[in-house]
Amino acid sequence: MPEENKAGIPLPTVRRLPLYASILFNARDNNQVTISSSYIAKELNLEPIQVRKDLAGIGITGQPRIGFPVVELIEAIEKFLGWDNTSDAFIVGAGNLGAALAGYPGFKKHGLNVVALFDCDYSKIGSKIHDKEVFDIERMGHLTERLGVLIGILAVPAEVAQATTNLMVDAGIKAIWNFTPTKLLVPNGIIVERVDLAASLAVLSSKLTAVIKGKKTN
Amino acid sequence: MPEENKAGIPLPTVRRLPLYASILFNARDNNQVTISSSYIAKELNLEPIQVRKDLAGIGITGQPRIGFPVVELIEAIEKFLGWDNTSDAFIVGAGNLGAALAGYPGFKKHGLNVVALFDCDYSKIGSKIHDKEVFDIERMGHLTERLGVLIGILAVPAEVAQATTNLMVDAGIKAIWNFTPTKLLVPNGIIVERVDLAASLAVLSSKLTAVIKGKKTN
DNA sequence: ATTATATCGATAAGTATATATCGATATTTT
DNA sequence: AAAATATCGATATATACTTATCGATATAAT
Repeated sequence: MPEENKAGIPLPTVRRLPLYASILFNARDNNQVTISSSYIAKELNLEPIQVRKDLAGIGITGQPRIGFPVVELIEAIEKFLGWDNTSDAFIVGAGNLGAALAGYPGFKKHGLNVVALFDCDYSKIGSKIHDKEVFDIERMGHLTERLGVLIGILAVPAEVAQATTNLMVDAGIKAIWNFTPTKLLVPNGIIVERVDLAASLAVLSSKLTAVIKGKKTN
Repeated sequence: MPEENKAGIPLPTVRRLPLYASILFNARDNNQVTISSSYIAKELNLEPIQVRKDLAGIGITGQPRIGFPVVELIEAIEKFLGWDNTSDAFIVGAGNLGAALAGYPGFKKHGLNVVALFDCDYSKIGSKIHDKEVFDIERMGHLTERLGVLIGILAVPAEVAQATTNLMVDAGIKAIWNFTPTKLLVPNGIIVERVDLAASLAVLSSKLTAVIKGKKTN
């Protein structure tokens, strides 16, 4: 079963879109009207042809010798990734990681608005972290429904990851951004995307070992 | 140029190894001596054949009708990923994220030992975060050399990511685990592995949009 | 006006990764 | 003892993703 997504666009392409966006924001700030695939590619160490294919994927065409229209591209990417209309999200788990995520300024630009945190620790409940209130996790169902929140950011200790997930699903959360190292079991229709630090570290380690042992890496 | 690594093992395989490890740890705790590819596959929503191929990649063979030797597999994965002999690492940036990472208990199991943090904020320098001292970033070169640290975990604000990277490279850091959204420019031979939250969020968003619009997802 | 150049899109080819098939083998069941 | 079953490895096929080729086109240079 091949992984699907919005419009049959390959996931590697989806993952590159935010990179393109950041180059494009710069270009726009510089009042550049058009931008070439080769320029974008150079900035990101990619091949121009890949950039062109990716951009074709989201439906924007360029002009020979001219390039792609910067503003149009930005709008298309923002629309594709849902950055145009912000989604509200809860952070579940108000520990170190939850707090760090609550204070991360980049989410807003990416269409994500953290409205509150949840925890089960009474010493945290009622306090504010980065101006966001920490609620009792018992109230998640109530608030999810009332605020129409679909996205939950899971930042609890691994031991309680699955149990917390169950609570989130019961509460009505539809998409879970999982920052724990746990492989979560969820009912059909619930989306889980994991930030897999262990995998990332594994790649770093294996590259480092390769270099130490004298092999090439890129 | 195809991305290389230690032994010509595909990167997707490397990324799956930590998942296999966690299943295997469970099996060992349960005194299981052998484990089948089909069991591992089921736990991780993979195909048995993929598990077998991956395991063949790190050089462990199984037995028909029996499966793979649990302990041997664990040792092979730990060795491949360098989890057997711990590497020291610095965290650069003692803000929210740096602090969260300093307190993350999982790194030790993955062969990573955070020995100290660095920052340029005098209100933080000299203090301790999760029992680890915060040093003036000026001293990074000195300490990197003295302690033989190769890995730096970059957790500074995006604006200073490149400048900080330059300092790290000058200090002698060989591998950078980049938690910022910045594409870093580094000299040849320096390894960078990025934890790309924007890409991960992009995948989540695009899947969510797909579901909302009524398409299937897995 | 003609030629050169940068760039595009469409199609084709290549590479990397995942999956399927199938004979072989160790255990369990009959 | 024979048959059934679960599993493996090797080889082959299929899918997904990336990169190359090339004719077309808009601008700039001669």
